[in-house]
Amino acid sequence: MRNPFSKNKLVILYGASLAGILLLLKWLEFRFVIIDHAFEIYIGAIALIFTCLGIWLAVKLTKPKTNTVIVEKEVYITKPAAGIMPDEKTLLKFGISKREWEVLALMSEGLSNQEIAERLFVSLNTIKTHSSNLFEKLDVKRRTQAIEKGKRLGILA
Amino acid sequence: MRNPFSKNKLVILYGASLAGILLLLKWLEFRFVIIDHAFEIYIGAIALIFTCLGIWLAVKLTKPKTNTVIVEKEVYITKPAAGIMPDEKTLLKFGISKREWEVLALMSEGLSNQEIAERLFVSLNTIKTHSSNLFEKLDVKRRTQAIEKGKRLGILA
DNA sequence: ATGAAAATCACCCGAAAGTATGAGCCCAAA
DNA sequence: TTTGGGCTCATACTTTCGGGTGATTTTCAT
Repeated sequence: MRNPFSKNKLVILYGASLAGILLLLKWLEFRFVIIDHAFEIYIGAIALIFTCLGIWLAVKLTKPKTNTVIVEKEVYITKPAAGIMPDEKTLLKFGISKREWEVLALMSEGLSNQEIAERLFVSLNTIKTHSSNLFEKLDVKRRTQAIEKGKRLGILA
Repeated sequence: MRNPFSKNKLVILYGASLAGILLLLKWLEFRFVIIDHAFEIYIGAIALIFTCLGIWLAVKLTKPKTNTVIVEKEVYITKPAAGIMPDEKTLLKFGISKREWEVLALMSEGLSNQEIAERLFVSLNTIKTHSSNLFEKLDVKRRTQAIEKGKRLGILA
């Protein structure tokens, strides 16, 4: 991904929690060791805690899960063209960033801001910011105008 | 979700494994209890095992979310046909009226509903009605989708 | 390492878009 | 003449867009 650090953070956090919990439990050991069956309770607690920890870890690490449920019928294809390549020069000329172009591209496919946000794994507000900046750079007022201009400029399929 | 049973199965399985592992560990307890620091190792093992268990559980429970079903049908290839003339057949097929097509065409140029209304000398509400009907006929939810579909269908330049 | 650009997110608010429903007018076909 | 479709318009309501502002975090090049 583009943020190896956040993963490291998770690992570090995991290690820290592990150490912390072990310490806590070690401490608890001296307090409840006198209770009958304390050992079993102890083990159970650890099992529970670490099971939860595992679940949490898994969820965190597999977050960018692609839940693609596509159910559609008629598909219309205009051209086999693999026109995913934007016109670099034009993008530079207008100062349009990669992310902004991605947003524009998804806009041109008719997605709402919310849908674009989900597609790109960012928040709705972020998409709004990107689109605002994009509109300013393209000197347009609406997404439909942006799409129209984008096509004319050759930065959209 | 739609399969509460498989979840119950998993829960039961989880409980069973938990019990089993506890038994195993209890048994191991008698074997290695003599070793120094056996307790810490013991705890560590449990932590590790249950962390893995948690991860496994989480993965199992969240896995059946990615079912990709792609169904493609009829493929329409639009002709670079010139112009202003809409594809009559397609319009008929979708039951799109002349007025609705005009609205769609102006939409695709990036005009707002208000601007379209002024251009066609009708009220804003009329344009809204037209566009709503149009969206229903095209089976879309937004003007951007309508534009996109219109182009694919060859009823837009 | 440090500073600029990019990317991220939040909150507010007004404008535009879209939905739902009902209604009147005109015209052509049944 | 009745009926249906297209066109017009309205009111009321919800949702989405877009502008403005400010902030933090990443990224990247110097």
